[in-house]
Amino acid sequence: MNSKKPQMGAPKNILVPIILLHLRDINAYGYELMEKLTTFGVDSVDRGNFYRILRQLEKDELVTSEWNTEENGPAKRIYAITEEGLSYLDLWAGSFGEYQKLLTNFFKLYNPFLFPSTPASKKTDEADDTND
Amino acid sequence: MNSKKPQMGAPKNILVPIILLHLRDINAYGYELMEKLTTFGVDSVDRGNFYRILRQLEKDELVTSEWNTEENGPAKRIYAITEEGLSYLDLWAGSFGEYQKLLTNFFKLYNPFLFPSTPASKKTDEADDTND
DNA sequence: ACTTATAAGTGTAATTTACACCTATGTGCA
DNA sequence: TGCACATAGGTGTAAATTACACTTATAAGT
Repeated sequence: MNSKKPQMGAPKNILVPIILLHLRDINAYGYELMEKLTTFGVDSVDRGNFYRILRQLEKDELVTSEWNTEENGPAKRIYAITEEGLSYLDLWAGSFGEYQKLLTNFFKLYNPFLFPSTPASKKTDEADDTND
Repeated sequence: MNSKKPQMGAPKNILVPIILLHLRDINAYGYELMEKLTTFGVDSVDRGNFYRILRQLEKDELVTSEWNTEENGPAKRIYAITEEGLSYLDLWAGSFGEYQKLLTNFFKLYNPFLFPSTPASKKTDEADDTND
C-alpha cells in the first residue's frame, strides 16, 4: 500500500501525478522524464529530488523499474507504471476537484467581475511574469 | 521587503493569498479568519500554524495588526492588509496562471476526450477514499 | 470553584524541498 | 593517452514547511 494518499487542501507534490501521467503513456527513464516535464510546463526540476521521488514511487509500488544497458551511454533505469500507480493517478485526479473548487472560490472573490472563464479580457496581458 | 515572493511551480502556501484576499475585504482576527476559511473551502486549518503564518505576514509587512480589547472575551489581534499585501495578492494571482497552465496540461493529457469542463462522468464517484 | 468556549500562541518532530556535491559511462579531440 | 564534456543516476544535508500536541488567558455559565 502507498503510505501517502493525495490529501487535498494543497497538492504537496504535483510532480508525482505528472510523472505517473507520463508513464501511463510511455515507459521512460528519469533523465528523459525530466526533459518531458520541462516541455510540459514544470520549470526547473531539481535532479536530485527527482530521482529520489522515482525511487520512492517504486518503494510505494506505484512504478517498477529495470536497467536498460542495451544502448550506448550510461545505463538507464527504465520506469513503468503499475496497476496501483494507475489507481493512484485516478484517485488524485478525482480528489483534485476539491482543490479546484478552492481556486474557483479564490478567483470569484478576487475579481467577481472578470471571472477567469473568459480569459479574453485579461488585463494582465502576456507581460505578467514581472516577478523580480 | 518581503523575503519570499510567490515562486511558481507549485503554490506552497495557498493559505497566504486566501488570508490576504479576505483581509482585502474586511479587517479580522485570526480565529475569525479560520472560520471564514473553513466556509471558503479550506478543510481543517491547523490553528498553531495559522497564527504563525499571520505573524510571519506581519513580519513581511504584508499585514499589520493591533490589539482590540474593547469587546468581551479574550483580546483579539485585528489584522489589516497593507499596500504591500495588496501588491503581493495581485502578484500571486497573476503568476498563478503558470500553475493553471500546468493543470490544464495535466487534464488534457489525463483525459483528452472528457476535458474537465464537463465533470458529469466521473468514474471514481464518491467512494474513493479506500486507502490503508 | 469548576467547566467550557473563545483567542492567541509555543515546542517540536516529521516531512518536503533546495542546493550542492559525487559516481560512472561514452564521445570527441588534441 | 588523457582530458573535457554531456549524459544518467544518485547521496548528503540544511532550510523551509507542515502537523500535532500543548500552554496561556479571558469571560460566561453552572
